[in-house]
Amino acid sequence: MPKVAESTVRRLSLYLRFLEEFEEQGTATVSSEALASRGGTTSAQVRKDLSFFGSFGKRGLGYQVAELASRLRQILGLGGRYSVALIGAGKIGTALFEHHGFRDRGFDIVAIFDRDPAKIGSVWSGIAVSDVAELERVLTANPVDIAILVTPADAAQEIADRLVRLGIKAILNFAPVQLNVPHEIAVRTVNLVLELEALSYALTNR
Amino acid sequence: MPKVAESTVRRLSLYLRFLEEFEEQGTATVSSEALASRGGTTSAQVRKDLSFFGSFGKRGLGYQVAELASRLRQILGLGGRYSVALIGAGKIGTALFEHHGFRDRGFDIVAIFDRDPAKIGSVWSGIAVSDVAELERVLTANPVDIAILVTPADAAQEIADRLVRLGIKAILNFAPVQLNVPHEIAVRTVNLVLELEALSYALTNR
DNA sequence: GTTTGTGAAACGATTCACAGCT
DNA sequence: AGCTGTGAATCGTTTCACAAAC
Repeated sequence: MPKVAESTVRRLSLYLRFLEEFEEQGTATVSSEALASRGGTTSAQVRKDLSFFGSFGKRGLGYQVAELASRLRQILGLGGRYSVALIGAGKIGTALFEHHGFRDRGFDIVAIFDRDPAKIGSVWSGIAVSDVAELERVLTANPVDIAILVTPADAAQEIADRLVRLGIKAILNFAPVQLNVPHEIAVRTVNLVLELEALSYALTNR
Repeated sequence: MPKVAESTVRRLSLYLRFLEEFEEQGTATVSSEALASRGGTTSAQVRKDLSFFGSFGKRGLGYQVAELASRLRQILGLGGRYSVALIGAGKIGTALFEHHGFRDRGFDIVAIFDRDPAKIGSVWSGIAVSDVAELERVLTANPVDIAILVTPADAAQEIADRLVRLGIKAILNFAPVQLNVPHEIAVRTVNLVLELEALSYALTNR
């Protein structure tokens, strides 16, 4: 398990996506150049990214599409399925729950929490919405691998603390705050307003 | 307009958020150290980030909260309001439309498009959903600054091409594809599955 | 005494370029 | 001949450390 940059991991995910497209089209081998042009990077970058994990190609030939895809799945830990808790059943939480892309790629939402009494107890595609006060009870009985946090900003840190105490190892955070958690816990924050502000900067500064 | 890294711009947005919190609490001045600890970075990083745009602090004292916030808004181009087109009125598109954070920060969704006849013509908070076939007509009559693309993967590139032809300058892309657009057009892609896969990598590799 | 602003140093990531297989 | 794998060179970002300002 070499230590590689975040940016490398992101590109590996992209390469996997492209390989799956090549696979569907029936392409058997690809060059680093083909993968690169598909993903807006360079062939040297592709080869360097892969080289952190081994050598998967044949010189003069390229990479076997199916084999490289399988290796990337293994590297990214996408062999099996992950169970996921969704915390916050508002608009965005609901949209994420109904988003098929997650299930399709091995991420199963198996628990939903909210603090709104109107939502608690309702059943969504077979999953009951629990009171967020029950977080400890529910996730102790049925532990999950990943939590998706979609609460208002003011609740996010408190829930994150409780998740950490429950031993969670990975959090996908949509609350517009910088979560404070021990460094061994993986956190990715998606801050939608931040993305728009980056576009605003680009628009104003030519 | 100095050329600064993407990562710097993201941090400036974060600093602005923190400054607004300090402002609410009635704090009048902050040090680079205070901003840094709030945002998980270092004081040197904060000072370097700001130094690209000028010198806004007083040595020995720190920064005036209100003044620095105002400077950051100016740097980020957040003085006025932006008009935004939402393309794709599915689950995530709907959630984004109803997301108050955008309006609160100056981004007004003023046009909605979809290709589903069941949705076309319905009116959401005063905005009629248009047929995506009408994209050119509607956006020529009422141009927007930013497009938020929330279409299925297979439609995204075609719509992006049409947006570029319409002269759009910034796209926030939620479709899980790598958009191919001229380099002078600002694109930020939010790929939710990619974020989960990055967590998967972190989980499997310790 | 405190904290900024900033060159210089350190670090990290990307690109180059070519030897080594096929 | 073609394409990978990889050290070395380059480029960009972060951190250091300190003189200057208050």
